Amino acid sequence: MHRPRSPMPSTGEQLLFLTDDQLRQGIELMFFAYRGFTADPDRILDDLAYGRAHHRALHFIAHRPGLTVNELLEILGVTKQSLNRVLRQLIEDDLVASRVGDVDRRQRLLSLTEAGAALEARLSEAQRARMRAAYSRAGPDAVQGFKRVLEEIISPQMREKISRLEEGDTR
Amino acid sequence: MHRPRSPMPSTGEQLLFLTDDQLRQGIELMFFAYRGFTADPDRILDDLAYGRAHHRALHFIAHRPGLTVNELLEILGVTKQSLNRVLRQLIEDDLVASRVGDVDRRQRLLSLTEAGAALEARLSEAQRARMRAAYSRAGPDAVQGFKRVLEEIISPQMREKISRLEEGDTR
DNA sequence: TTGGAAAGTCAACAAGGCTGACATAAACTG
DNA sequence: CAGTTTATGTCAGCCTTGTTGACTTTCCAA
Repeated sequence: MHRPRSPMPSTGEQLLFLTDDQLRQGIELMFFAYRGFTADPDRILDDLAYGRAHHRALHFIAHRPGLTVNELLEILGVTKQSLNRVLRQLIEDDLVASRVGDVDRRQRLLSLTEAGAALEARLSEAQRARMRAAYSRAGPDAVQGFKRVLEEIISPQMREKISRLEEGDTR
Repeated sequence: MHRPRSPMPSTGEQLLFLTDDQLRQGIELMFFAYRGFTADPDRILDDLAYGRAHHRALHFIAHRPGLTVNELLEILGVTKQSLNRVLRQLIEDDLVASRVGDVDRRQRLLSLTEAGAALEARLSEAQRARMRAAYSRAGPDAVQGFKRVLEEIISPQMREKISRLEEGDTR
């Protein structure tokens, strides 16, 4: 079913989704959704001695085993001192393994231990469950739009950094 | 155009957007996008003596003038002690006005002063600019999907709370 | 062999969460 | 009217997670 082209001027009706009110709605949705997004893993972490920072580290180590401390630093966007505190705990608790780099022996290559993988899976599954439910209620087309807009919100420099890491580019 | 049924089990091909890998992509997008989402106002706040917590308070007071401390508490999902610290600064600095409720004189009705509205507008515009750019690059259909999925991610109790406040329902 | 990069560590600090305890005023209720 | 509940504010102390600055150790590469 095709609607006839609008009689409004070109900057009119098609751009109603760009009004300040529409933008404000999106902003508030981001705020509330991010809270929901982190709520389930946060509840699990509360019982253990860990916080959201530990979850983030576990998450990215899980899916990029062998990444260096520096790469993780760039992904997380925190200082090495801040990450170090979290990482030290995870290594002490035998959730993360740190081995000397084989090409560059200054580097530390991070990976999860069995226990680390188990905790990560538990946290991840809690988070995925909510996303899975949201995705299936919203449907594939909505999900595509969701991802499209999120990608556009990310800073270009960050997007570059991400794709560099995904390609395994070791510049 | 009908493709013949996939040789996969019935839950197969239509649900590819629900695979763990697709979900993980969405999760990482949420993480990176949220950072982009807050980056611009954060930069402005850095120069002033304020943080993200002040921005959030200003934002919700701006668009719901006359809301009570309790309502703001529920929206933000923090303790009154935490909010109070932020609110006290904003009131001292004459960015937020607090007047005694007319119906219930125990309540404090919050609103922005001229200076508060000016700062809020500055922060808000920085954030909207990024959202506006993302929206226009992604297009209206993507934006609709974006909002749809975000709504689904929010916890039902939170959704209820929000719509109660939007209706001005004073239960 | 030496300069510099990568990594780790220590110290000090700040923002912004939290809990618990308590005070005050106003509203509600029996 | 007395007693209770509600809304708000405040004090004190704690935790997590971020920051900067200074310094050391390791070790690659010119």
